[in-house]
Amino acid sequence: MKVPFCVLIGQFAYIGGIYMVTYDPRAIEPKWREFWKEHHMDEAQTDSGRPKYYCLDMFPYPSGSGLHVGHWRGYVLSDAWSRYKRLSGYEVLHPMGWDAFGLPAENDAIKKKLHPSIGTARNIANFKEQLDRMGAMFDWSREVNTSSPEYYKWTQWIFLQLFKMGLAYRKEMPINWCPSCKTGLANEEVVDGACERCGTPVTRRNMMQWMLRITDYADRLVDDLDQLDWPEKVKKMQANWIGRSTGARIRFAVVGAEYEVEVFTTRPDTLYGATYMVLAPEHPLVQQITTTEQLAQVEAYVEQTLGKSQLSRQIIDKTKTGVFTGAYAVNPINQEQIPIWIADYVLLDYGTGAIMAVPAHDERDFDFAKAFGLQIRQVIAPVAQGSASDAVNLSELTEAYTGLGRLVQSGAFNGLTVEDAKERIVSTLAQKGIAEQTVSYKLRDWVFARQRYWGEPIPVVHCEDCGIVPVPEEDLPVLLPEIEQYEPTGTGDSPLAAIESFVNTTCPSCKKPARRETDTMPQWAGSCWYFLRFTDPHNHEEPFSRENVNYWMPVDMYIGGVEHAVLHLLYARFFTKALYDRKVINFDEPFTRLFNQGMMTLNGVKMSKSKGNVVSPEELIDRYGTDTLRMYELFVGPPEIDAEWNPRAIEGVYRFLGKTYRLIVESAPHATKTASTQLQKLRHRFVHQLTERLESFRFNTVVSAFMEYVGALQDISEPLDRGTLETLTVCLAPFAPHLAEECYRTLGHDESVFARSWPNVDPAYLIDEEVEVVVQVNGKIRDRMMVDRNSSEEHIASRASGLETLAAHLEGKTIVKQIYVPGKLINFVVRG
RNA sequence: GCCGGGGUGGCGGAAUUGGCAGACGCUCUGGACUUAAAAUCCAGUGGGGGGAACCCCGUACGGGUUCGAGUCCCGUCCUCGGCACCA
Repeated sequence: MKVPFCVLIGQFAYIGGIYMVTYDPRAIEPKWREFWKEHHMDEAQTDSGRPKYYCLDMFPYPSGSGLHVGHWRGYVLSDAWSRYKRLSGYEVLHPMGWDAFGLPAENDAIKKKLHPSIGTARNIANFKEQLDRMGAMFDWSREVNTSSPEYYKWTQWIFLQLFKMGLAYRKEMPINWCPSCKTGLANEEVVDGACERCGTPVTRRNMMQWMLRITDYADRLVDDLDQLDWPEKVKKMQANWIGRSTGARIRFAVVGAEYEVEVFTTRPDTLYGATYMVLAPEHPLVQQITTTEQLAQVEAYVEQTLGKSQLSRQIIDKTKTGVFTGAYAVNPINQEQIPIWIADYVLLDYGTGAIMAVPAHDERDFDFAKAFGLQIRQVIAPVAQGSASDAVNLSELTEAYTGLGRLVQSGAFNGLTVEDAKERIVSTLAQKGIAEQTVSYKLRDWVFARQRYWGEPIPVVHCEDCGIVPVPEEDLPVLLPEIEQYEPTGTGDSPLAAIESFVNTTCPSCKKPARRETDTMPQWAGSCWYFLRFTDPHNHEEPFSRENVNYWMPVDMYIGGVEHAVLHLLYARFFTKALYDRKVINFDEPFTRLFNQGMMTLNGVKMSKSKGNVVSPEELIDRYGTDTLRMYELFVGPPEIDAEWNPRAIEGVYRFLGKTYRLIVESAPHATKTASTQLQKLRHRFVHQLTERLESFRFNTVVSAFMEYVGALQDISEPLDRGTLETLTVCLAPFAPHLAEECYRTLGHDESVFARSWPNVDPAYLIDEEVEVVVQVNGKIRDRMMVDRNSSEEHIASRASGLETLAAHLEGKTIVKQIYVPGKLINFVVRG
C-alpha cells in the first residue's frame, strides 16, 4: 500500500499536488490558551472604566472522578456568555473556586487512610487542569477554596455575626439522623425520608443542635422572590418550600382541667364542623390529659410512633392510625364537647402540633373519622354555579368537600361565604382572647451542625460559668486539627471530641478551663457566601472590603444545575439578607438572574460516574478539539433542557468549524475592501439574528445561525470582503475562542480578537425592496409571489387573484373576504 | 393527590407577537473527485397519490375559536421534574 504524500506546512497541507487548508485544532488551541494566560486576559479589573458584569458558575465540589461532558454544559454556557459580555463592553468577573469541605472527601480519606486535605488538593489540581483545557475565561487569580483556613476563617467570622444577631442558637430537639453518614441532617437534605447523599432512611434522634433561625427570614425570602429574574419553576419551589399559609390559632379548653389545646387552622370557617381534635403523639400535653383508662393504649401508640422512621410514617403508609386519650375539649364557638385523640398524621413540628378535625371538609380528617367511626358534620354547602340563592345541598358526604360555598349548621354564621366566615369567626373569638390570625410556615430552622471532621469548626467555647462564649474574632480561625482518627463516632459526637488538645481550651471570657464546640458546619456553609469572597479574595483583614463587594455584587448571571433550587440558593439568600441586616453589605439579594442548564444524559439517564455512563471530554478534545466540543455542547439542544449525548452529531459541528476555518483562511489573502450589497445584507442579518438568539439564551439556534451564514457565504461566487471575514471572526470568538484568535491573526491583526467589540447592526440592511408574499385561498397556500415592498393592497390583490395557479381554486366562487398582512401574506376567503 | 415542564420526520431539534411546519445538524440514498479509500463537494431525504404541473394528509388524541392554529380555549391520554398526612 502506498502512503499518500501529505505534508503539513503551517495551516496548509500539501496533499496530492495541491495545497489545501486544514483545520488542525491541536496545532491551534494550546498556544492561544498560553497567550490569554500570559496577557492576564481572564482577570477582572475594578478600574477599567467599563460597566461591571459578574457572571458566576456554581462552583464545583472537587470529586475524585473529574469532569465529564455533562459538567461542561454549564461551564461552556457561562464562558460563552462571559466572553460575549466582554465583547459587548463589560468588565466581566468570571471566577472559579472549590466547594471543598464535605463528606465524600472524608469518606474517601477514611477508605484510603489518607488525610482529606491531600485527596482534596489532588482533585482540585485535576479539576483545574480539566477546566483549563476547556479554554474557559476563569479568573484564576481569584480562586478560593472553602477548606483553606484563609477562607474558613471568614466562614467562622460570619457564623459569629449570626450568633451575635441571635440567629444561631442551640436547642435540644429530635433531628434527622443518617445512620450511614453518622451525622445530623437539615430538613432540606432529607429526600423521601432518606438521606439525600447516600439514600439511607433517616431516623429521628434527640440531640443538642446548633440551629440557624432562617424562619425569621421566611417572609422576606418568599416576598423578595418577586424581584428576581429567575426561572419561575425555581421561585415556585422556594415558595413551596417556605410554605407560608395564613390562618388562625384557636384555643380549646380541656374539659375538667386547666389545660388548653391550641390548634392552627387555615379553615376557621369550618369550626362548627370540628367533631374531634388530634394531637401529635409527641405533643407535651398528651401525658397530662390522658385518662388512666386510656393510658396503656396511648403509651403504646406513642412508643410505636417514635419507633417509626419518617419514611414509613409519612410516605409509605398513609392509613390512619390513632388512639383516643379519654379527654374532651370544648369547642369555643358552640361549647360542644369533642373527644381528643392522638394520631401520627399530625406532626409535632408544624403549626402547634395539634389540630381541630373537620372531617366533612378535610380529606385526612375524613379518612380518620371513617376509620374510627367519628362524627362527620357538614358545615359548608357548595353553592350551585349560577344560582343566585344560597340554596344548600345537604347530602350524605362520600368524600370531604374542600371547595368554596356557604356556611350551614353554623349558628349565627349560616349563609356566610367561606371567605367572609374565616374573618368573622376569628374576630368573634379574638374578642374573647381565644383566637388570633396567624401565619404558619413549612420552613423549619436550619440544623447547622454536623458530627463529622471535614468541615468548619463552629467557633464557640463552652464554659461552665459563662455558658456559650464565642471565640473572639481576632482568634479566628479555629483551625481544624491535623488528626489521625477522623472516623465518625456514631455516638452523636464529632471525631473532634476525642482530640484533647483541640477540645481543652480556656474560656475567652473568664479564662478558666473550658471545652471547645466539636461539631462542624454543614457543607453548605462555605457556599453560602463564596460569591462575596470572589470580589476580594485575598483580603486578610476582613472577609471582603465593602468597596469591592458592593462594586461587583450582586451576581448578574448565576449558572448552575436545578438541583440547588432550594438548598444552596435558599441558604445563600438567607446569609446575604443576614449580612445586609448586619450592615456588612448594601444589597440583600445575591443573584439577580439565575439560569439552570439541563443535564446531559446517556441512554436517557443522567450522566454520572456511579451509573457508569460518563463520556469523558479528553478523547473528544484530542480528536476534534476544544472549540468543537464547546460548540457541540451548545448545539445539542436548548440549554435549559436535558440533552441526550449523540456521538455522531459532534461530527457535524467539527465539519462546520473546519469549513469556517478554510473559508476565512482561504479568503483572507484576496479579501476585498468594500462589500457588495448582497454581502452587507447577509452580514447585518446574520449579526441581527445571532444577537437576538444570544440575548434570549437560545444557544442551540445561535450555532445554526453560524451554519446558515457560513453556508450562504460559501455559495457566493464573488470574493468576500474584509468586513465579512472580520465580523464572522469576532462573532465566533465567544463560542470557538481559539479558532477565532487564530483567524484574527490570519486576517493580519496583532492583538487579541477580544480587544474588538461586538458588531453593530445597521437596520437599513434588514429591509428588502422586494418581498415574497404568500398567496392563500381559504387559508391554504396556493402560490407565492415577489412584490415591491411598498405595493398597495389593491395592487397585490389584483395580481394575486390573477395568478394562473389560483384559477382552479377561484373558479365559480365568490371572494367574500380578503385578508392582507403587509409584506407577508394575502388570503382570499371564497364561497360557492 | 397537588404544583410545574413537555409530547413536532428515522433521530436531536427550528418555527420570538396566531400568518410558508420541519430551519440547522445527524442518519440514509445517489452523484462528483480518487487506481482505491478517507476527507471534501453536489443532489435528494415527513407520509400518500400522480407521467407531470400539481393534489391530499400531517405538529400525542378528541372538540372549539378564527379567513388562517404546532402556537389560543375546553376535555383526554402519555411523559418528565418538584412537593407530598404541612392542618
